[in-house]
Amino acid sequence: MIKLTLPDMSIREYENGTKAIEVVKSISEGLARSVVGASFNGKTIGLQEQINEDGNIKFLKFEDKEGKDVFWHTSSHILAQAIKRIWPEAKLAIGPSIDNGFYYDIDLDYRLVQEDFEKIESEMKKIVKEGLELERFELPREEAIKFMEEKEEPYKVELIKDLPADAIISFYKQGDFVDLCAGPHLESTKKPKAIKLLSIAGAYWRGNEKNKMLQRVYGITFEKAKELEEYIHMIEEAKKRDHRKLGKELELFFMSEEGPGFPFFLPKGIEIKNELLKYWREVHKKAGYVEIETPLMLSRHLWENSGHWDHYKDNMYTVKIDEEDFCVKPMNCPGGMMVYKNSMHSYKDFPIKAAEIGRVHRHELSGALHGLMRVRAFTQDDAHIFMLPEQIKDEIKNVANLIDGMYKTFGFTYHVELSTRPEDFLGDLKDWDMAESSLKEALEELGLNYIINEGDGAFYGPKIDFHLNDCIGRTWQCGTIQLDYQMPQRFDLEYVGADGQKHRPIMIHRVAFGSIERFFGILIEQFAGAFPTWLSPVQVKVLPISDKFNDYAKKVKEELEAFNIRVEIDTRAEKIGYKIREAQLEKVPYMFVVGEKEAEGNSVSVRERQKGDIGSMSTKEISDIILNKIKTRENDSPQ
RNA sequence: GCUGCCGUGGCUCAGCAGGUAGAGCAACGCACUCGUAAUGCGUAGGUCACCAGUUCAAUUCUGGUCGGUAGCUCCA
Repeated sequence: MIKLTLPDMSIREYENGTKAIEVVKSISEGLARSVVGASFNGKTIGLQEQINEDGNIKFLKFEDKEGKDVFWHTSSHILAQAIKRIWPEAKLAIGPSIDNGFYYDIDLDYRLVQEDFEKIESEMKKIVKEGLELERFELPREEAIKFMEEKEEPYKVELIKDLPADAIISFYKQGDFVDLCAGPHLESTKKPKAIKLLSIAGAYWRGNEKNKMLQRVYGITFEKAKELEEYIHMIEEAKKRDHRKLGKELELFFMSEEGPGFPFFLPKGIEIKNELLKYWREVHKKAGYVEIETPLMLSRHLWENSGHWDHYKDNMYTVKIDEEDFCVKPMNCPGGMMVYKNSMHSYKDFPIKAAEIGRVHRHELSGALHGLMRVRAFTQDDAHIFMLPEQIKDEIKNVANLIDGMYKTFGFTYHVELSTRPEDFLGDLKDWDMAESSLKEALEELGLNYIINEGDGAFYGPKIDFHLNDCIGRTWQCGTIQLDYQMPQRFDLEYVGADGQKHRPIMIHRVAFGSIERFFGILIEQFAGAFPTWLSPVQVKVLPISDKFNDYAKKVKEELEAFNIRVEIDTRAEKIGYKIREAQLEKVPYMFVVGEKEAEGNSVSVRERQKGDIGSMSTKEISDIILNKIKTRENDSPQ
């Protein structure tokens, strides 16, 4: 979370008329401001907003975040109470609210199954009907421990024992059910009327895989049945755009048992991937990058030198060749270092920006794999920037702007996180402090709001991560900017400075798409498979009314191909309605229907996937429209 | 990797209280030659993920392996 000092309270009226008392802190002298909390009508809420270039704050979203937290947290207590009523021997662990609902971790020998949900739900509904009041009370530490020991709740006892000696320990009581809890809570159990338990899964006590695995029951509640219906509807809609489902249906990629985590790209998927790379190369060339390529496999010595062997050898693929160990690269940086070392560098050449579309392999845990989002072989749009210390801030800003521009092309929203020094870091503290403060300063000068993840940095340096939002509210790390003082040292990189002496350059690792596979997965979901015209694997489908017009259709196809438009033709002996239906399901942006009328008038009847039939025009006319969309990379997805 | 659930033709799924399987879509063939989201008829396609065990008999029961999946853990 953002660390705040000196909160400044003010009343602000937003464009939509919402009045809110907000706590605002300027995190630098510039424009960067961050709203961390606000209250509205006496309720604590969360706000999301954007700072415009003129310094005015534009209201984006009003979300009763805290209110939902309380609502769902109380719901989790109701869940726990219901479970204790049915299985009195269940031991309670923790039960917080989450972004969408809540869960409760319990230790119970009986294995819960989906069929138990109905029983638990109806018990919860009973508790809601009883409208039990939630009463808060406090106990000194020792008494609190004794209290929970008597209740035979070992997990609660452990939690209390971890609290400081002088801590005031609070409990919440509803009817005969009492739970250790800091609160706050609803006044009574009567509000969460619409209840749905969602799933059950294993979870380690305190998130540590060495601890016992508990049963975690997920649920969600609402005040009104209609809200629950809407939520379920939303989940179902989101499932329809799951990239794994669409990837199969639209023949973009597939997975095989022969290569778990190694995606196969089909012709249509590759069209999109290539289009992304084409865009990427344009952007990077303009930004002064050069492109290189380094080997897929390099000697183990190199990975020992880089420090990756020590940190990640269990996740690296290795192979023995001529009695020597080789590692399939899990990262591109050592290769990049070697390219740098291949020649002498002057301070005048800096910054040097060497980009690489690098295929990397990492042996991720089997349980972590998830479609294209988490794979074992992926393509990074990597780049290493070598520079002078005084260039750091500007270069970080350049990269952040480049990433921002690229994401905007796709209409993505994102948030930024800054990850700082981990426990198993390399190098000395002084360099780390400098690296972290450079990243912070760059972010602040850019006016970007960010979250700090203490101790979450890479072993060689702190990093700024860009997280994209997907269609069901999850976020995925894509872009990253990592500052690195270590690799240049380990690989003994040098440049000749103005003083004629040799110096050590500073390096940035960065990716914009991150993993092209992951980015592609998010794209599929973002557009629900209906890609903007410039990205569509098939941009036009020519549909002859009957096979009498196949020749004319072929002529139209050739005309479009001459313009480099991706075009397919459907000459099957099917009815036009059927051909249109299939082209619609393939989400092709343009369908050209051709029959007698068109063949005679040398034209095509254009159908857009969203608008339907838009009338007849010449091939040249419609081609110009399409070519312009491709050229400007217009986001014309109907999503 | 851990826990739960799942694994039947290319896809979506049905079936089997144990007697070696069925539908729709897709594919292929024939007829129809059609004007903006599914023309009709026919054909072919599966050692029911894999390996053991129980049994006269296993796709069905049991165990293991592999893979998928929801979470947990991890994510350079």
